[in-house]
Amino acid sequence: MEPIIQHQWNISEIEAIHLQQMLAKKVIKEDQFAKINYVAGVDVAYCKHSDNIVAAIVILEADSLQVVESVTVRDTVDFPYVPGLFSFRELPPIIKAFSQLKTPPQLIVCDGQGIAHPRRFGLASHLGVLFDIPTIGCGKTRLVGEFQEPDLKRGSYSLLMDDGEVIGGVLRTQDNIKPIFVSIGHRISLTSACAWILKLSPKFRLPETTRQADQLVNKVLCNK
DNA sequence: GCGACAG
DNA sequence: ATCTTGTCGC
Repeated sequence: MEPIIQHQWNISEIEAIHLQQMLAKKVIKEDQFAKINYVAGVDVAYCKHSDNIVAAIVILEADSLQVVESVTVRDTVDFPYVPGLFSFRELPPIIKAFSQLKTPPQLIVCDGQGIAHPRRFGLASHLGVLFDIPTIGCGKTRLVGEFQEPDLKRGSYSLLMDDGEVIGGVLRTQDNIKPIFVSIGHRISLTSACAWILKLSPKFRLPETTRQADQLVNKVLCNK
């Protein structure tokens, strides 16, 4: 798989922000997909003593949640960690990993935000627009926005608000467990995104997609 | 000036 | 993200 949109990654922070503002206009916030048979999980891990990073993509069969394919790519980071410019750090290796993938997914779940972002263009939206594939942003913590604590029951959620608009959902995936931050990435509605995340998280706080990707990425990195 | 700040 | 063991609780 290759991106349908190409752009330079070796750019300044100012240029990165401008690029986000341009591409954010292409994000589609409604359901735009047919049958979803395969769902992809994406994650990246960093080496503690070098600039090495490993990106992993796992493909799960949507009904059984079983892993049917996985790829990993080792790379080096060249962009600093700047809140809001996350995709410019992690997307390069992720895109290389996608080029090695045999099974095209109909949905991608990212470890990070979608439009729940200062310029409404987090990692999940960036990846979704580049490949024009439905994506969901699923973060463990908040980047921007205010919210009320959702009820303690699995499936409960509250809206994540910023500047008067809904930018995501704070979703409880397990009873009495800290909620996660779900947002539209591309070509999916917030309602469908939350429903999918809930379906992908039958037993743990995080969806199986990111759990499998996280497990794989740390196994390959050998950081212990 | 002082916090906040995806991973 | 990474640095890090045991420990409190169901």
